[in-house]
Amino acid sequence: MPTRLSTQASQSGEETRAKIIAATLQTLRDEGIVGATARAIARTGGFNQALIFYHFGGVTGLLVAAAVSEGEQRAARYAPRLESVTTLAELVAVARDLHEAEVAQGGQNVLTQLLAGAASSPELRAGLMRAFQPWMQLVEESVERVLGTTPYANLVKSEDLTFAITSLFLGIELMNTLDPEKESALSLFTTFETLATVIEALLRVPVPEPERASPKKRKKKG
Amino acid sequence: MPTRLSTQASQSGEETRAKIIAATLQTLRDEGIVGATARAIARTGGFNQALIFYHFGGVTGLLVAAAVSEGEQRAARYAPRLESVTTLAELVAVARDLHEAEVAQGGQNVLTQLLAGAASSPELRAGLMRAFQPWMQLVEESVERVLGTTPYANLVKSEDLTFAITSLFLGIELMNTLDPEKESALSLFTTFETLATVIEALLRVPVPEPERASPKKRKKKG
DNA sequence: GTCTATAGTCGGATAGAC
DNA sequence: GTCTATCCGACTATAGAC
Repeated sequence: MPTRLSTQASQSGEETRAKIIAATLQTLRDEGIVGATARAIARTGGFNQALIFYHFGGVTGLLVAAAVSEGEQRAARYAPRLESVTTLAELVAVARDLHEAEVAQGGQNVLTQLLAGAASSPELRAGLMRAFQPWMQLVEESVERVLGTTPYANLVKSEDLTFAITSLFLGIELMNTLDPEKESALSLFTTFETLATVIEALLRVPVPEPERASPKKRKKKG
Repeated sequence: MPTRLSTQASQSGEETRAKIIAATLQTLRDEGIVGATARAIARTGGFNQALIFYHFGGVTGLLVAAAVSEGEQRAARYAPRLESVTTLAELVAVARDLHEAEVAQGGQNVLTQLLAGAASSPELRAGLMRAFQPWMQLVEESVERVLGTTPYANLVKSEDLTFAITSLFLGIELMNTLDPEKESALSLFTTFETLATVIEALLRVPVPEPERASPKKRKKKG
């Protein structure tokens, strides 16, 4: 690619794309996928509607670009912390921070809204799969490290656990749209934090063998 | 209410409402919330678009009615089983059946799509809260019974656990839209089933006390 | 690369015939 | 209670001026 000789510096181009994507993410938070139209996005960002079609070909193309951008930002911001996660408690702490960052931005979770929109657009669906993968990879590696410190590594596929944790997080954000004031999600994260240390203690217990389990209840010792 | 004397039997009225609601649920599954327009719903059900406004006042009113109906049907169908749940394994089994029923219907989960739509409609949001409550109540009672069989009843608020389980289920359904062919959800439920019995065995272990926990690792006994 | 203007389509909603 | 016809606003998308 020919690096343009500095006749007028950069003035525009990539900046505009970034501005449009930022407005898209904001609109998704404010209005959800149903309200994320070309006009609404342009209104949010204070630019002309036609720019969306010039730069992204259409609304769906823009939504995919926004998903990729969101995934990259998220990975960049949380990768260092995720990569140092080795315990359940640390993983919960990252999840809580993610949630609080969402709440601080006010409004809906971008990913849940995009996923809902994928139901009516195979193109968006395909784009989301690509956009999502790097992040899922990061989470899976963390999960593998956590699992590795327990005796359950060969009982639980790390893919399954990753899918579960991702689903749980997205489900929490989705449920949170119903009654954000109640702060059920925050309460849940607090409970998880309490539980995490307990669970880690339990995880040091060797894997029980249900089929050979003693039929008699053992009395708990004091 | 004056029971209409049988001049022409019932011929219509409540039946039409039911037909419209059924078409709405089907459209939500097929097209998601973004595609659930008055025209699309009427096309799905093979009736006139104007009926929606006559019977439900508008699309949002119809979506709320559909949510209530879905909630009631679900409660009616699963209440007996949920009410007899006392173990984690049984709870997982119900969740799996719910998921497989969704998959059998093909398409998207109705509730996740409605929740996503709630982002752009306070009226829908309020309606969903009401529609959702009876079902949440049922789940919470099951969770309380399961918790009651463990030593953790006073460590975990049953509301939190109910919120977590509901979020997890909805999150799974939402994630499933991305790549249904991969059947990650089914794989996860299978893992959960394996884990449930193991966890139940672990739950019989008395609550560890992290702050008083012995600094030395105890050697596992055979 | 950005703006204005506009074509063409689709959606919510209602009036009025049946 | 249902249907036809229609208004009107909002949407996607593009052509063409700047």
